[in-house]
Amino acid sequence: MGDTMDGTKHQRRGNTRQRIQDVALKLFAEQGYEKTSLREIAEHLDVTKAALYYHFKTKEEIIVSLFEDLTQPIEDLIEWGRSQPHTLETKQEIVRRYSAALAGAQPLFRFMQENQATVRELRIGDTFKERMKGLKEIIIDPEAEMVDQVRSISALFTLHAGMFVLADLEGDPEKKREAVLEVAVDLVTQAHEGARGRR
Amino acid sequence: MGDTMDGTKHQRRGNTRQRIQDVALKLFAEQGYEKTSLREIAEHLDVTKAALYYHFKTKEEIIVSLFEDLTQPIEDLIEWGRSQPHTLETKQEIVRRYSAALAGAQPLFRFMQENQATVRELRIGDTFKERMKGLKEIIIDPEAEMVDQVRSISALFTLHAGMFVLADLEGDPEKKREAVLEVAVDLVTQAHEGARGRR
Amino acid sequence: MGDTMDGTKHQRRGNTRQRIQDVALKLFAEQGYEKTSLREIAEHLDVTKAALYYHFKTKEEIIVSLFEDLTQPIEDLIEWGRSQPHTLETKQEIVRRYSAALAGAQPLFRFMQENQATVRELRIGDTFKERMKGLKEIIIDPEAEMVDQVRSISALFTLHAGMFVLADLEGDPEKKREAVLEVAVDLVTQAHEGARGRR
Amino acid sequence: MGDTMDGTKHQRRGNTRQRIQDVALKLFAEQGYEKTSLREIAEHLDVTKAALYYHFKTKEEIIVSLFEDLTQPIEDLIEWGRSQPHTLETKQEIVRRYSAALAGAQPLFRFMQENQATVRELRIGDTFKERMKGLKEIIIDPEAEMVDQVRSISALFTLHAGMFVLADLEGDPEKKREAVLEVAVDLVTQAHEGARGRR
DNA sequence: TATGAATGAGCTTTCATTCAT
DNA sequence: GATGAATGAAAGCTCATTCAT
Repeated sequence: MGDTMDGTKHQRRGNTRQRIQDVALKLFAEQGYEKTSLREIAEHLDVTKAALYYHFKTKEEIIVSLFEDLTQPIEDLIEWGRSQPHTLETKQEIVRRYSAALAGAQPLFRFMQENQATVRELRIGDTFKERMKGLKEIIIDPEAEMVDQVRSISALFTLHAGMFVLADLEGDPEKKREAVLEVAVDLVTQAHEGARGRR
Repeated sequence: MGDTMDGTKHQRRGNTRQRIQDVALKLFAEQGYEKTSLREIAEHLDVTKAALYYHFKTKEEIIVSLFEDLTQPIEDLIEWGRSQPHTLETKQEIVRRYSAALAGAQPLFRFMQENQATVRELRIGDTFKERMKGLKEIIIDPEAEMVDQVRSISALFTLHAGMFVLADLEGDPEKKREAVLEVAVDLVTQAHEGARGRR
Repeated sequence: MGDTMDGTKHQRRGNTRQRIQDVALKLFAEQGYEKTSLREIAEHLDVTKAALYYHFKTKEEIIVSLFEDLTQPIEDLIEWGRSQPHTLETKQEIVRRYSAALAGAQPLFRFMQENQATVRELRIGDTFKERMKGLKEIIIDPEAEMVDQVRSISALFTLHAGMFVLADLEGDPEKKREAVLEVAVDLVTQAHEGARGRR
Repeated sequence: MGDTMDGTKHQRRGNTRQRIQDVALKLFAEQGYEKTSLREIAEHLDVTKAALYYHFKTKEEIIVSLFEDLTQPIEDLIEWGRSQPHTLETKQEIVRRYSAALAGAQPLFRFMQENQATVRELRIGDTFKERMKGLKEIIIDPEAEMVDQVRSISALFTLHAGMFVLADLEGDPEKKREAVLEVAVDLVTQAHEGARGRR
């Protein structure tokens, strides 16, 4: 198998790992992590379960690898954010970049959003939490009023929710993303100015 | 069995159904639906698995029953909303009442939020979706600009997120709830006036 | 419950035992013994499982009671047969009476025929076997040629099979029964004369 | 595991599927389908239940596979029968071949005979019924008198019953089989000539 | 790089049965 | 004459994982 000269079948030239990740992410996002079995993934790829174990030591490692491969941009974003001054412009830029980062790994974030209970028990849970904390730190002014802190967090959540909930809403997807972004930027701006305004 | 005078053990006088619901909800919210086995629930209650089946026909029915018992207030809210004029005051009141309703069934909503992938496959999935649609309809002005529609949805999601994400944030819980509510009311107000203001 | 003066509901005046037997036999015959649960029987009667246990000590006892109540005619037939001379007329009469007896307890015999593997393990298994042995003894001449012994047994089995297999065959039921009877009588006659003829 | 040189244990070289079928058929025939659990089969083979599921998707598939593997001769017989003229010789030959076919798959047919209620609910039920219909069609003259139709069916049933009921009867097995066959051939002959004779 | 064969643990569910009321 | 509540045992089945080849 996989050894035909013409390569009609099984032309996988070492990209199996990739294909596993792709299929797994798709299924995890659609059905949830626990409801997706390795058998199912294997069948979709027309390989055996054992083959998956050649590429990944456990089921968990598949989702971990996806997480690590796809969330680098967010890690980068946080690092960038930390080096910037806490100005309004910075915060707005962070929101913009975060929106772009989310859009770039939609299925993963959909998965994370819809399987929080599961994620919490997985190894990625803590990493994710820390990342969220990092984001908060660079966007929230710890001395601001509670309302404004909530506003900042709300900005982030608006971006998250925007990705999935708005799927039901009619309208051009690109326009929707822009609208979501505008609201988020707005929130972060109000948070920033509120803090300043009330001084 | 069930014969001790002090009633310490086995004082189950017909409250077993309730106790099952309580424990199940707690565990479902903590660990997720699939990761919570009936064995685990039964052990927590010191009964056998079979006893669960005396009270509920399936595992799914447990969560369904919780859903039906606990979401009545929201159904009522939607019905009330439909009968009101689409004024700003109404929308604000809806947000306030929704906040209260969420607070009244925290664990269930935490479960729903954190197990969306699971819920979607369960029988409650559709009901929940429709309920959300109902909420949107009474809070969103379909002729408003996209940004304002997003703002309205963001208000709802701020309430949702507020319940759980803010747990990490330090501060008095009651104060936090008020802050969240204020932001949500703000958003819905902006949505309403934006629509009006730009006319 | 069951105590209303008008008796609209639960007018069962002590005939519950009967009703259990009726429903049980119907279900056992339709679905088999193992596939029929006490829950199912109870639901058909609109009583609880526990009620069945008031009338019968075990599930097995239900089928045993049916067997005992319904196979008396065959026991009688055998006793009668034993007291008769082993003439052709006797044998023919036995076949005729056996046919009538089978017709009188169709569902039970259908059950016995279609659940032999089960029956064998039940308490009635041995009783049934002995009854069959009794029948054979009064219809088979132990000194006859093997072929003629087979013919006698075949006569009995033709009657058995006739009851169920012929259901598929088109034609008036009464006519079919007569035809079956004729073939059986024929077989037993040939068996008797063959034995005699070859002497 | 599976590494001993002498191969006493775990010499399973791919014959496990076969061994499962063998043991399963034996137990199904002895105790009935429902009373035979997969645990029991697995224990007899000294493997785990899960191993059975590697080879068969469900319990039902085990019996289905047996049916498909073992009833080919009968299917062939029916096909052959259809291509032959409806002469007496053909019918007699069919009876003879059917007798041989039954003898070749005794345990399966014993199972089918003794678990009819179960078989009816299984996937093989319909196939079996059709096969029986096929047999009837090539052996019964639809224009013959009812008695003669019954005689033909009786021939088939004599063969069936012969296999099991006669186990109790003393005498050389081979002789018994011959006797049964003779009676069956006789019946089919009478059926054929009766039809002819009464014209 | 993969497969074939298997395992051990665990799952949801069903069943016959019991017993205090 | 019956119910409500529960049990212990077992069933069929699925899953992540292993390992020799």
